[in-house]
Amino acid sequence: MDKLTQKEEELMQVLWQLDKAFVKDVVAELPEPKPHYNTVSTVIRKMEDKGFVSHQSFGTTFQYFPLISKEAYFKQFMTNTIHNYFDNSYKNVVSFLAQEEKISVAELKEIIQLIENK
Amino acid sequence: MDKLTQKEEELMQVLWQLDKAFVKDVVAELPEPKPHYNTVSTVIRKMEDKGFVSHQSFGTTFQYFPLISKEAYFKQFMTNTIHNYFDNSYKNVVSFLAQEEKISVAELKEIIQLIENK
DNA sequence: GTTGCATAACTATTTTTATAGTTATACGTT
DNA sequence: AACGTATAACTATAAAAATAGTTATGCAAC
Repeated sequence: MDKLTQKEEELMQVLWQLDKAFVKDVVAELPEPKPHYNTVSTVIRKMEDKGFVSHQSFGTTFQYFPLISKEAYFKQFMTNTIHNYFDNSYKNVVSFLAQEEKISVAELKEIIQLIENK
Repeated sequence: MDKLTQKEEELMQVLWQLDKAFVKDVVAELPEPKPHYNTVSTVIRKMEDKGFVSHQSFGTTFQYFPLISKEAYFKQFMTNTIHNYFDNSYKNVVSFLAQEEKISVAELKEIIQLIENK
């Protein structure tokens, strides 16, 4: 799988959020200073080349939508990261987060409940 | 904090691994096809500009070392990622990993043990 | 049917990143 | 002291990413 650049990922986040969107919708969601309409259009078409999004034509205008889910992309992303930083051990990652108090024992227990009741 | 580029991060991983290293040591650790010695040298000096590494002179040659720990950089990195992908909820991340069977209930329990016995 | 607007496609420019050739310098060996 | 080697610094080039101007086209309003 190709990787998204910084800007591409930013636009992808908007597409994930809106589910489907015209270029102007994407621009509307972006914070100031907003990039030029054509800039956004170009970047999205690049993503379409890479196979991350597709579009449906409405007359002369295109509505774009993601071909890959946020979860799937995140998973891929995490896989690489975990490989680089934690020698493929997800357990080490979670341990690290716990140690850093990013997640509490209570929350870990909740998650266990969630899994076991499934 | 400045962000590391792809290549910079790759070299940084080597520095983290070796703790301190001459340019040739870094090159030695890289997989084939190895980049040119000067390429590595240039990238490391760029990182020194950005404040990620420093060096100690041994006569005419420099031994480089990280100024930021792998953990600290990862934490920063995760903070951004979690913000983008999970709306700042670390619990959601761990839930996701559990759902994806990247981490097991048994491992989660081990982590709880670890924390509680600390 | 001509004008004006919205839009996709195309093209160009700038900035950033990656790569490595070239040069200058210090040091050891003869 | 001349020569070879290792190295950092400097310079140049190439490749990738970000940005936006320009052009072409379809359609709606007059």
